[in-house]
Amino acid sequence: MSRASSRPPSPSTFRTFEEIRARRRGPGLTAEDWADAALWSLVDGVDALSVERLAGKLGVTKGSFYWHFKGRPALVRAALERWEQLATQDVITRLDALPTPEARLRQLLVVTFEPEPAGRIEVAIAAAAANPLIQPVLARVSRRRIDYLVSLYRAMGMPLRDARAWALQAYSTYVGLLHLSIASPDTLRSARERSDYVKHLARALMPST
Amino acid sequence: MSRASSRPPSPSTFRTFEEIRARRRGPGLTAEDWADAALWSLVDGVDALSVERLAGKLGVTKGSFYWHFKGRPALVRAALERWEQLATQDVITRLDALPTPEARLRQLLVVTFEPEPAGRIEVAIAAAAANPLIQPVLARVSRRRIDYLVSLYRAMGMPLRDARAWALQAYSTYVGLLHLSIASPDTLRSARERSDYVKHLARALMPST
DNA sequence: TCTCCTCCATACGGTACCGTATGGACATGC
DNA sequence: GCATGTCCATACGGTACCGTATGGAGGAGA
Repeated sequence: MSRASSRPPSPSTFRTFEEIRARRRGPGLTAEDWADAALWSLVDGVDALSVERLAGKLGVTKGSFYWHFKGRPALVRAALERWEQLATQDVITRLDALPTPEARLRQLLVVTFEPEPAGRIEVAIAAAAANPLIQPVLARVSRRRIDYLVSLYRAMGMPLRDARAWALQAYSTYVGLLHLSIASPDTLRSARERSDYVKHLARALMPST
Repeated sequence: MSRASSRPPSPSTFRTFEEIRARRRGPGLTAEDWADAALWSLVDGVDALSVERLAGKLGVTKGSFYWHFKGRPALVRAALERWEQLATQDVITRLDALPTPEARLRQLLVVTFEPEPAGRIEVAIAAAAANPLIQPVLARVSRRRIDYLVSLYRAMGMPLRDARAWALQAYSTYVGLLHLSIASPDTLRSARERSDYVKHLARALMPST
């Protein structure tokens, strides 16, 4: 059924449908192509991810899908695996290239509070937290991120209790802003307004400065 | 088709299925009964709201539903209307009974950061923000809440710019914690841990003290 | 009792899915 | 040229919905 792919390694960012379809001109699709496409489709909600619609968007039929995957749950799992990697390890690895914890935290706040299209995926995943496929992944991602934040605050000389509280607050604020930018895009409509607010947050969430 | 109800006024809190079904022993169901039941079912996602399933939970069939409502979108609208009322005006009215803005903000923070089952509804609604039925309601609710927070911070003597930033931060933090308690219930597992964190937030979000 | 009106059950057609079965196009090795 | 494996199209049965059509039970009024 499945096969060993002999493709160049997958890029470490989100791929659009066009990129996937462009790549298709060559041989056929990869299981990874399907997973990436599925990841994008999670934006509309986990339940809204339809094999046949996805096949349509990729320009093929279900026949392709059921050759690469055992069924729909396997596709969801693959997409979530991909998201987990992009949403945790990839970010952390990039941050660890910076020299000091202060620089990492600052960079994290700036990067993380910039508008990103991937945010919608995150909200959709969170909404399906009750789903047994989602729950463990979401728990791992949240924990991983918070632990990393705690380690940053601790490395800045904060005792564990305070570091935990600040990390939670920083993470909550991030998730909340994500939500807000989706729920009420008008609230932070101008770029200036948004950057003002991000500056405010950087002050409020960086107790050292 | 529809009719003028001659029932006692609806309670201003969320009703469970049992309460609705208990009330049913009497005449038949009300459109409002359906709306309340639908509101609870939004927990599983807006798209997962099924007329036939809901009918089953209420102990009737679709025949009942299509007598009270024109179709599924009308039911979603009715449920959202109910949620909008409960999520904004009802809270604000209760808070306005308190004497000072400080007391209101403090009470709001405490109440709002306590675990509430209605939070799942909120996350589900936010996830469907792209839905044209949801989007305007969600935007109104967010705006209403933030405006109220701004008014509280302003009443505490803060200039508008600062008040806006603090209100946004407070609201983001609230939404984020909501999310977090669903995404990773283990993070704040013990009541002590949770109350410690809420105290931290109360300090961090009440700049006056 | 006869007749409306209210509220709901039942039955039906239509759609969008999932998953399986099967065959076929195309390359590759022999 | 022929067989084999890869990748996908097509066709099918099954399920869960939505919305409509229709009839029927039960009370209210004349």
